[in-house]
Amino acid sequence: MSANNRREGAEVELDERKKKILQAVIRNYLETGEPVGSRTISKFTDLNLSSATIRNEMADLEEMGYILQPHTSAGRIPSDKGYRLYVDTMMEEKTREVVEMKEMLVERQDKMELLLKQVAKVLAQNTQYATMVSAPQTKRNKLKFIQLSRVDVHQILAVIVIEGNVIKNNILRVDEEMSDETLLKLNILLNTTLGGLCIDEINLGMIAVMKQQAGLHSDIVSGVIDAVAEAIRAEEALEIYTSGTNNIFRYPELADQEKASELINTFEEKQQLGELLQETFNSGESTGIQVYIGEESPVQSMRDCSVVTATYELGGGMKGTIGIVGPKRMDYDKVVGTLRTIQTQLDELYKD
Amino acid sequence: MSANNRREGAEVELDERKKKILQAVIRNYLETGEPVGSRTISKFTDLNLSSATIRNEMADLEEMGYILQPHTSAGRIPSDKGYRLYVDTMMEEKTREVVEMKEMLVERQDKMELLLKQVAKVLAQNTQYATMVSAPQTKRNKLKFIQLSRVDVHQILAVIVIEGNVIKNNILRVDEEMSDETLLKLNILLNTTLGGLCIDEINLGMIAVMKQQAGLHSDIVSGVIDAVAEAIRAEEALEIYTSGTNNIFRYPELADQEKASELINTFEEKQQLGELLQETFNSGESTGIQVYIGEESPVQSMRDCSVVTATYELGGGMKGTIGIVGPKRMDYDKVVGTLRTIQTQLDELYKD
DNA sequence: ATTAGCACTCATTTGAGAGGAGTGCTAACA
DNA sequence: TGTTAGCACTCCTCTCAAATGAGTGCTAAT
Repeated sequence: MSANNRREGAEVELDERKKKILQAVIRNYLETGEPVGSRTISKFTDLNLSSATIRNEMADLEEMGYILQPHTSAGRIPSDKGYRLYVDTMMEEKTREVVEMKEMLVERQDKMELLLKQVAKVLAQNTQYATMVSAPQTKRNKLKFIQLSRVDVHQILAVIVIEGNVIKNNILRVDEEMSDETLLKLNILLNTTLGGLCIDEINLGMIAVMKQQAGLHSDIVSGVIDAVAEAIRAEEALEIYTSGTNNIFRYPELADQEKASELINTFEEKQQLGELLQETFNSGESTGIQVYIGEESPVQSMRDCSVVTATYELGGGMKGTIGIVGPKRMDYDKVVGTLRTIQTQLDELYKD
Repeated sequence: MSANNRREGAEVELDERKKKILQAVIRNYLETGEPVGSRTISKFTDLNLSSATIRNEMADLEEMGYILQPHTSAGRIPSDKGYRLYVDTMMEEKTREVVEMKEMLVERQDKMELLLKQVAKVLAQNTQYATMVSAPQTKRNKLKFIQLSRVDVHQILAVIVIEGNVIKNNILRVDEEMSDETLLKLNILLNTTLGGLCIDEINLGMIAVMKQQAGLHSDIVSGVIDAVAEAIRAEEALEIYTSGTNNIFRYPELADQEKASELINTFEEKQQLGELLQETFNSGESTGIQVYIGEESPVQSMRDCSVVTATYELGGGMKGTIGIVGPKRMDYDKVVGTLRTIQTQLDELYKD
């Protein structure tokens, strides 16, 4: 099965020279966005090979699927497979540049929302790509405090504070009035039973137990308990902040009307972005930075894009995801470096 | 000063025939987006005039600034002034079409946010333009209820409920512990003093009075009072929901890269949209629907657009603004009709 | 194994020419 | 005096062919 013949297409491994050439093709294409020809490579590398030799090697690389030709008599551009190899094995993070640009200042904000908007914006400005940031998820956070209070005869306000000072509100409508005493008891009951638990630990069993303990007034009270439980579990529609969407116009391969329109729409609807970020989030790798090249991303409208995602942490178990969307020929080195920088920056900003 | 000579340019009023011709030019241009020529008008109208006559009239209209020629040997297109006249005096709302499309269903939602997103989306789908909806403003609403509660030793949660069930939260940090009793007193004090007042009625005088009444514990307590006051007044960054931004690609005059990019950016940043909607909001005219044509809009990136805005009301004095952005040759009749429809729909949905 | 040389391919640019829509003006008409 | 037919003119747009040039694949020589 294994092909010993060097001329045969299905080479198992790339020899050193081919790697260098592939790397040169990609580097060059990342910079210029133009198909790169054999002559360019011949001069660009330190291999001291003539363009003809390069041409032979490039023909091999094409056969192996690492690069491709938009048309005869054009240079080569990297294929998804080529990019993948580059990202996996040839990338050198540009720490210098990133440091130099570390004036990328994110300030600690009272309101989470402002912070995340700022992160999205700063990243977009620095990278010149489109960015998105998901708000931290609270499912695995602990319940800190619950408070029911009467707003008027038929309305009860439920405030739920979650670790990390995330607050959920809900106004519950009750048909029958509830005495101050009942309300107080209910408050205590809710806090003692549920306080300190993770959001996703709260289950039907506990609710049943609480209802039993509340006893007598079952009708109204149990209604309220149900409502509170629902309010707690209510999956808040994954909040996502975007910035620099219009950066896609910088890259001709994304800027034509149809593609741009689809992308813009994806960024406005946000729902698909949510799924993508969620995927990264669930993938577990905590410090991991993930790269989706072209079709690898589950989002249709991004088939000509690459997406680099990273998780961040704000202390107190508040974790969220960041994504950067650009053309496939994005500057992976820089983007990864930038994401690393912001990760540590956020980490330091909130370690207390 | 007044020119009696009919040949002179600065006509004071348009005679009936000119109006009809102008209207025909605009109608036609709205439909086709192509410059319209004299021959077309000659057939299109019931005036029974030859194209030559129409040409003369059109030359006059051009001289008066109602229409213009993209270049010699092209037909005419409406100028901003022309559109303005049309919108002010010649428009016929398309109630039929709007009714037919009244399946434009907006459902009552628990969360305001969902409702407004839905409104934006439905409008965008129906009109095929870009839409924006601002959340109702609470400045002039009354304070319904304030509740302070201790989250832990150094943190106090302030919940503020405003008429219309808008809720604001704030976590206040206190250096020194506060007794349950103090907290209770403070709650009562805040509610009796501020309850029922409009947000923008609350002033420094009241705060001073409260501090005095709170007496003794002045240090911590007055800090908390300040914080609460600030939380109440904190201008929430005018929330705006957009939809159908990518509709701009339907209109070639907006779809070129530079313009599209600017527009997209404006819609993403939202801040300028806020100013625009605010302007409408402040202009007072409550049922009023306002039209900004081209340069009339204060937003630079919309110089080739028209914007139609309307205020809506959700009951309980909750008022906000809706905006629809399209090309200057937008279907004003339909847009205005649609906005009217949604106004009444929202009104009915929330009258209780 | 490498390279020089050459024929060939094919996207892109350029310019000329044809076509056509629409105008402005003039002169004739009712 | 207002309206109209007729005509020359303008200028955008489309098409087509030719020129350009970047880059290739193949062959033969080193």
